[in-house]
Amino acid sequence: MAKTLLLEPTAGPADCCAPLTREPLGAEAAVVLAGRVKAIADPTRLRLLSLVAAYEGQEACVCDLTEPVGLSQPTVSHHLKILVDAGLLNREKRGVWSFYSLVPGALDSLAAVLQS
Amino acid sequence: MAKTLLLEPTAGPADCCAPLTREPLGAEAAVVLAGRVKAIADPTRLRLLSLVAAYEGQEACVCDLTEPVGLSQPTVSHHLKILVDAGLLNREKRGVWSFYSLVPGALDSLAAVLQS
DNA sequence: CGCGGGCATCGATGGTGGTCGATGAGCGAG
DNA sequence: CTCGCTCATCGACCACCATCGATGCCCGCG
Repeated sequence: MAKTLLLEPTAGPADCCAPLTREPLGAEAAVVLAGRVKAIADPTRLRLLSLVAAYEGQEACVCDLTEPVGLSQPTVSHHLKILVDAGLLNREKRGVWSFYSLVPGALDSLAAVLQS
Repeated sequence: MAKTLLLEPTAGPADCCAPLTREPLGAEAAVVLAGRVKAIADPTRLRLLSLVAAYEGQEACVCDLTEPVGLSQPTVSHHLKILVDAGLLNREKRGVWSFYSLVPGALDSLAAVLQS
């Protein structure tokens, strides 16, 4: 419960490791990379990323996302927190609402590690 | 236990869906894509992919992989089966040994879905 | 100042997944 | 044929996780 797995909020375009098929991945690097991949290894979170990206202005609040995914508000908030902690989403509080938007290049840098 | 999740052994380069950030991902498509991502959402499996790719001849048997990852032989076999079922690895039995090799383009097509 | 709405956190629960030892199937050497 | 080696499968155990209802926080409106 006390383990939140921060892993660099604004890591920038620079990624963690080589393209995976270059040299044997180290044990610790594998854990870090697996942590990032786990963040998108869930149907709900994939849909949330997709919904946010496709929304008008590329941002959406929780109330916009609850109904499309068909889950309760706490569950959606939980998944969004995971995506924010993984550095894939930005959270911006404006008034009563929390607006979520894609972190530019975050998915691309994750994809780059898998490519050869 | 009776659910093995086959998902097209030799799917070829053609993938399942659009680049994820194009349009809202459907519920079923999200489950399929998450299934593929789950296959690489584990430190051990990431290391196995990396080890196989870096091995001489781009192939390795189980006995070559057990010691580098520091896990028991059944566990390594278990992870390799998951990677084979996900279409990321090929298994070729030669005599007593099972040789595993990367499926060309499998990781790339998975990465392509994440990219914008 | 008090009320209402949007959202994050908490605690509990059911299901999933990683790991192991034990066992069985298959092949090759002697 | 028999033994030994490599590997896949099985059953069990433990940890983690997705989900929910309930609750608390915070902002804006009247």
